[in-house]
Amino acid sequence: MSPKSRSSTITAKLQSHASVFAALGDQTRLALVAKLAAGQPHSISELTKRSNLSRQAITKHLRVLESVGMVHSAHKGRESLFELDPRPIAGLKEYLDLVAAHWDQALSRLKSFVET
Amino acid sequence: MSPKSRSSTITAKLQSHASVFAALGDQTRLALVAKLAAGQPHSISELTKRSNLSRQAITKHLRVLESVGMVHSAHKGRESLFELDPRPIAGLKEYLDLVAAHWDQALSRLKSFVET
DNA sequence: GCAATACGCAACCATTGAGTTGCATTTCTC
DNA sequence: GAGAAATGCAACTCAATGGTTGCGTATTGC
Repeated sequence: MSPKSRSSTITAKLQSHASVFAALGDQTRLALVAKLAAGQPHSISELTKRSNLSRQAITKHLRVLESVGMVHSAHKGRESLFELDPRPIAGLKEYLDLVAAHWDQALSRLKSFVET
Repeated sequence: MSPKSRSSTITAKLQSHASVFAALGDQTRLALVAKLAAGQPHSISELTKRSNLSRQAITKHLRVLESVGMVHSAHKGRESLFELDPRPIAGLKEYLDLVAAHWDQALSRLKSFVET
């Protein structure tokens, strides 16, 4: 890959990635993700327990996570169950890997430059 | 590792990780990180060019990145040079890996449960 | 059928965040 | 040494965010 096209790969999905990062940029939502990572779907009420926040607050956080595709909700009876979707996480890891790889490559270029 | 201690590993560094995620949760800052990933330090003026934002706006974004340790600045003459620090990125990857691994393990437990 | 549970919706408030403008300061450069 | 370049600092606006409360509706369980 040319440096040019690699650079555009990095800068391409800026907008979508930024919103996913932003969704994770909150302690409460990070805790929600951690709970849902256990695999089992949870209702809003269940997720509200132990969180000293109101149910509405938790609901808003869940909607934020849902808006970036990190969770999905399904109604079952009177409760709505939320489940994690790990695909956006994979996208973030991919992005972070690109940046880190870019950085490492820059370092090795610098190293070889210094050594010659 | 017991499920209990794994869970606390996941929830432990919530606060610090959340702020790093939040720092990346902005298109402008994500672009700055991408530029700085090329290895060379850049001054504020350089980073401001091509960004249709004011110099002060860029400065503020750089301070945010600096506050979570993703960049470091050093004064050289009249300009201040910013350089990327990829270590917080490694921390994020680690965290995302934990969540993804937790999820995968939950899925395989479910799978083996269904199959038996 | 009725009380309790689980939610959704809307209004509201306080705080943060992104961005700007204006001005002062330091450092080059000629 | 004077003007330009690069930055720092502070005040300000405006919108988004995190959180609450109140109320209405659907579902459950006895």
